[in-house]
Amino acid sequence: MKLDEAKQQFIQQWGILGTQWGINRTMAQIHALLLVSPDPLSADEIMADLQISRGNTNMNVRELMDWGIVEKVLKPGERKEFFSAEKDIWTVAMKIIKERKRREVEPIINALNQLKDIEGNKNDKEIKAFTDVITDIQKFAGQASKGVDGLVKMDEHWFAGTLLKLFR
Amino acid sequence: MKLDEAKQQFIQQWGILGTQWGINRTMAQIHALLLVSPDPLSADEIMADLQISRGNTNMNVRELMDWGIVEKVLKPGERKEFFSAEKDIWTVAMKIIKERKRREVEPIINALNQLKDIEGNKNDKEIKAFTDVITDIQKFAGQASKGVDGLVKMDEHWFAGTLLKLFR
DNA sequence: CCGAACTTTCAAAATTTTCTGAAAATTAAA
DNA sequence: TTTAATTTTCAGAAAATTTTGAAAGTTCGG
Repeated sequence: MKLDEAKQQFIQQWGILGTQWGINRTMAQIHALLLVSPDPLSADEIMADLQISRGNTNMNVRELMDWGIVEKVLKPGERKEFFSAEKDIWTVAMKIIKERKRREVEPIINALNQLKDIEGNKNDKEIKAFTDVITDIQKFAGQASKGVDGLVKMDEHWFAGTLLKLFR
Repeated sequence: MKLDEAKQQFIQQWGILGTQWGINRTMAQIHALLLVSPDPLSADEIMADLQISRGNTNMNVRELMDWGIVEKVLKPGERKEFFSAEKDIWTVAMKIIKERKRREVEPIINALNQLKDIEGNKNDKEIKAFTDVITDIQKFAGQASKGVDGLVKMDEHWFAGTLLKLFR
C-alpha cells in the first residue's frame, strides 16, 4: 500500500473511532494527521490535507491544544504557526482520560450529591431504590477515579525514569 | 428534595453524560429510569415518564438489551412486556466496557494491521513516522485490552464470592 | 381460525451538531 | 504608522443524528 493511501485510511478510521466516543470527527482527524506527520504542520497544510475550512481547522486545533495533546510550534523566520501532536500514545491516552474525567465525569458526580437528600421515609421501596443507585454510582466513581489517578501516576513515574535514561 | 424531582434530574444528567460519550441520549435516559425503578417497567410507562414515542422507546430498549444491561421480564397473566435494568453498577460498567471494546475498538485495531505494510524505504522519515505510530497504537491497545480483560475477570471472580454470601 | 393487544419497522420530520466563509481582530514587518 | 499576513470569531448553511407515528407484523386467548 502507498503511504498516502494508508495515511488517509488511518485518518478516516481515527475519525470514526472519535465520533463513536463523542469526539468531533474533524478533531480526531486533525489529531490523526498530526500524529503521523514527522514535522509540524501549518493550518493551510491541515486544510489542504483534510479538505476542511480555515474556521473548522482553527477551532479544532485549539480544542486539541486545550486537551494538551497538540502544541503550537513557531519556526524562526516564519510568520505562520505550526502544530505538532504529542507522539507518545500512553501519554496521549492519559491526558485524554484525565481530561474527560475532569470535564465530564466529575461535574456529574458532584451533582449527584444534591440528589441524595430525599423527602420521605428512607425505607420506602421507591426512595431506597433511588438513593441506593446514587450511592453505588458515587462509590463506583470514587474507585474508578482512584484507578485513573493511579494510572496517571504510573505514567509520570515512568516518564521520570525515561528522562534518567537519557543521561546514562 | 422530592423523589420525583430528584429522579428527573438524575435521568437528565445521565442523558447528558451519555451524549458526551457517544451514547444516544434517550438510551441513557431509559437506562437511568430503569436503574432507579424498583420494579420492571412497561414500554407505556417508559413512554409516559420520558415523554417519548413508542418507536423510540422500542429501539432504545432493544439496544440496551443488546448491551446486556437491561432484560425483558414477563409477568404471569400479563400480555405486556416489562423491562428491568441490571442494578449492580460494577457489572454494568464491565459490560459496557467489554462491549464497547468489542464493537468499536477491536475492529479498528484489526484494520490497522493492513496499514503497516507500506511501499518504499522503511527508513524514510515519513514512512517511519507513520508505521511507528501505528505500531505504538497497536501495542497500547494490546496492553489496554489485557487490562480490561483483567477487570472483567475480577468482576466474574467477585460475583462467585457474592453468590456464596447468599448462603451464609 | 379471528381479532384484539401488543411490538416492530422505517420513511419522513424534527432536532442537534458540525462546518463554512467572510468579516473582524491581531500581529509584525516595513 | 501603514499595510499585508495571519488568526479568530460566529451567524447562517449543511450535514448528521435522532425521533415520530402510522402501518405492518406478531402473538395469543377464545
